Amino acid sequence: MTTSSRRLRSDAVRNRERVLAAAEDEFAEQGIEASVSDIARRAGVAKGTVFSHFATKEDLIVAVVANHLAELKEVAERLGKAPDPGAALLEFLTVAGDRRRQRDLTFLMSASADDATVTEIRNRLHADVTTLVDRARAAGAIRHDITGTDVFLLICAPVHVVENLPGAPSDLWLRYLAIIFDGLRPEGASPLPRPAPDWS
Amino acid sequence: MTTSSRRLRSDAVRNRERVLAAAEDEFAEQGIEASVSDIARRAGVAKGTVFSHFATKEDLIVAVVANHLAELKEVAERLGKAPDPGAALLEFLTVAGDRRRQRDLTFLMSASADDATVTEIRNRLHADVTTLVDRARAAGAIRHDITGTDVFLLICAPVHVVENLPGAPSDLWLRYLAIIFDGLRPEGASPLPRPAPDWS
Amino acid sequence: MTTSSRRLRSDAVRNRERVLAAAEDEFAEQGIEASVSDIARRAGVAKGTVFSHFATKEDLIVAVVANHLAELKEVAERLGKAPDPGAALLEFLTVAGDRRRQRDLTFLMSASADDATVTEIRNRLHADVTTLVDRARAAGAIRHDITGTDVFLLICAPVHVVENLPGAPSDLWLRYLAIIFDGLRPEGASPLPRPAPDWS
Amino acid sequence: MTTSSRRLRSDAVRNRERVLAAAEDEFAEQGIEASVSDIARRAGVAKGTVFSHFATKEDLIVAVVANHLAELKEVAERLGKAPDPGAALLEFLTVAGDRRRQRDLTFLMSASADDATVTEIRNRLHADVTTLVDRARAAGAIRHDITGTDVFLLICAPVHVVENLPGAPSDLWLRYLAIIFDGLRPEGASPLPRPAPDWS
DNA sequence: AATGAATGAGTATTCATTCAT
DNA sequence: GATGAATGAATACTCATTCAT
Repeated sequence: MTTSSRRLRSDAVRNRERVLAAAEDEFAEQGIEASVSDIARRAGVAKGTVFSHFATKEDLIVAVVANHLAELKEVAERLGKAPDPGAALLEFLTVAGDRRRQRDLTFLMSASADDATVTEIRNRLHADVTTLVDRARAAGAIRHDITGTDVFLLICAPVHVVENLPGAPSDLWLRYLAIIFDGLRPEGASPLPRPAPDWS
Repeated sequence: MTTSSRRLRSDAVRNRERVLAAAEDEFAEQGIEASVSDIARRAGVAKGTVFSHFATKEDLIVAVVANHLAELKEVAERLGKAPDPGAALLEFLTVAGDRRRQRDLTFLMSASADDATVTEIRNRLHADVTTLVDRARAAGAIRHDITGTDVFLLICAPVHVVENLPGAPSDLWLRYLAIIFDGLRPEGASPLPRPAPDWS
Repeated sequence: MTTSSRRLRSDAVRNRERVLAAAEDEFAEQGIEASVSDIARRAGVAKGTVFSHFATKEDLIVAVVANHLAELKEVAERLGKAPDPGAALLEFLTVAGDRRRQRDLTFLMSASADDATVTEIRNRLHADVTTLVDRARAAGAIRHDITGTDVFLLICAPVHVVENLPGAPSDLWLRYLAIIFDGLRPEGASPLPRPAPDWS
Repeated sequence: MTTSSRRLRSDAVRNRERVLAAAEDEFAEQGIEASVSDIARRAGVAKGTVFSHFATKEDLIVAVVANHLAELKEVAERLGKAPDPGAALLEFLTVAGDRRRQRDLTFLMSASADDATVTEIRNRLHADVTTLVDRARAAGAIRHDITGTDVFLLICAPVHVVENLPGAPSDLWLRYLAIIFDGLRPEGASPLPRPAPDWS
């Protein structure tokens, strides 16, 4: 019994993960209109199984987003201990941008913005990014008036820029990361017209 | 006869414009999934009337997008003759960003990207932006390796940034425009890792 | 006034006929689902004009059918005086079949079966066909137990047969007219299992 | 498990058949414009259920037609082994005519003519009819120049004839079958003006 | 009498969600 | 827990008909 229930449980966990992975792929390819049927087919399970793990499509979206943010948080956490703070910040933005480029899931954010789980992991990511920024600022790598929230908000910008150019080389976004990062540097910084926003 | 046919036509034109305006609002609020029924209700006409002016939902999207791009093009054209090229470029980005902030219709772009009308007006806008950028570069207001296409792609970035922060002050985006514009300035420019993209 | 009202009236008559002709063509090509808009376009008039002549689509169908039957009636009437009654009957079936082949409007019959005008012209056609049959019978060209109603009902059969063979030669139906007409001949006639129907 | 999945499947099969039967009835009564909603209501299922069994209305039409042709093919096949070839052919035409009389689905044929399944079953039916005809011809029951294709095309003619007489006795069509069959007999056959068509 | 813009009921089809097995 | 058949609300689009001009 214990053995068989373990079996069942581990099978279930496996299915859950398959569904999550399939959902990520499907959403990235089809956008938010990706259908639960297609996700189930891609995961190799029945439609009902998807709903037994995620009560609604929105719950599934939340899980995908949380997953995504958690991965990013790990990266930020690790880089928070790197020796060169300026290089660490740039690397974080590079890794985050690359993930974003591989799978655009931003449209899922708004659908999951109100969820408690997502909010919590977002806050934890924000905290780690703030650490990266504080260290970079202290090291003189970025201007003094840039906050963690600023950088947190800027994460997706470089990739978003190139999405308006269909057929662009896949790494073109690095050009815009460089431009934007230059805007964060202390050299030649002009005063900013609005104060940094609060993170509430 | 002339009078009455003019009357008729002007009423029809009025309805057409009401539908267009309602579509803009509805798309901005609901995204691309805004239904034609809702648009019709908002415009105060019957569903059939929408289709008598725009044969398909896609045609309606194209009209909305073309409208928007045309307005932007007019702004760019006008600023192309302004005395201070650097200030003109910044003002263009300010005006364009503000429009974008009031109504986010970017998701309509991809749905209408293949349309001939949209492509043409996009190309004309691109040409005018390129003029602005060329003049700003010649005046030393921006770095030498920035092209019109670069700026064209960057137009929406500052507003996109703040969309990840619900409840942000409505003009917070100006902060990020300043940061990004600083990245375009010649002072303290670091070499860009990728060449500027072609506009095809 | 008299002159101008005459003008108007004759223009109206002309429009009416254009609409009728366009409706015949359009129905023959598209079937009963042919739209009033398409008929109007084909006639070169506005949709409203069609409805000012024929209050409903059904009225238009009735007019087309009545027209068709009237033409057929004229043929039958003329052949009722021909010298060779057997040849006259065969010729009637040939002419009628040919019309039917050029424009299949049978599907309109059921939509107009209850109409008084159609019923009347149908009855008149039936009477003329009966004359043709009576004379042919008297001349020994067809079997004694065949009635006018029998032949009236058989008119469309030969063409209907070939409609199940797409790509058939356009005159293949004559083969089946010959076969069916052979069935009407006195030679080798077997007794018929059911009495001839009444025409009510 | 086996039992429960069988149960499930058998319920589904039952629904599928209900839908098919309802579609047959509804199409026979309303013509090809019969709506899927009405079919669903008649079958006692929800609209979505119809589409879960038949992805499109056309698929449903194909299934109805294929069903019908398959039934007819079985009859032809069985009669191909009957002792009296002439009587067998007449019986086939009688059975086929009777089915046709009960439900006129000919208009569905053209809507499904391009379908591979329908084409195949049609060809098989054609082959069986050809066998019937060949045997009848060899037995001297029909004229030598009549082919299987001729008879295949003539199947619906007798019933079609009486459809122009609303309120006709339900077996009146047998009269016209007798007449047409007489036309196929060797006695008093006149030469046919066109060659028999190919079956391609 | 002619016009054509407006109407709104009707059509096929999709899809998240439920539930009996 | 897994299945997939059934559901029905929602969507884009069509078209006969009306009516102000």
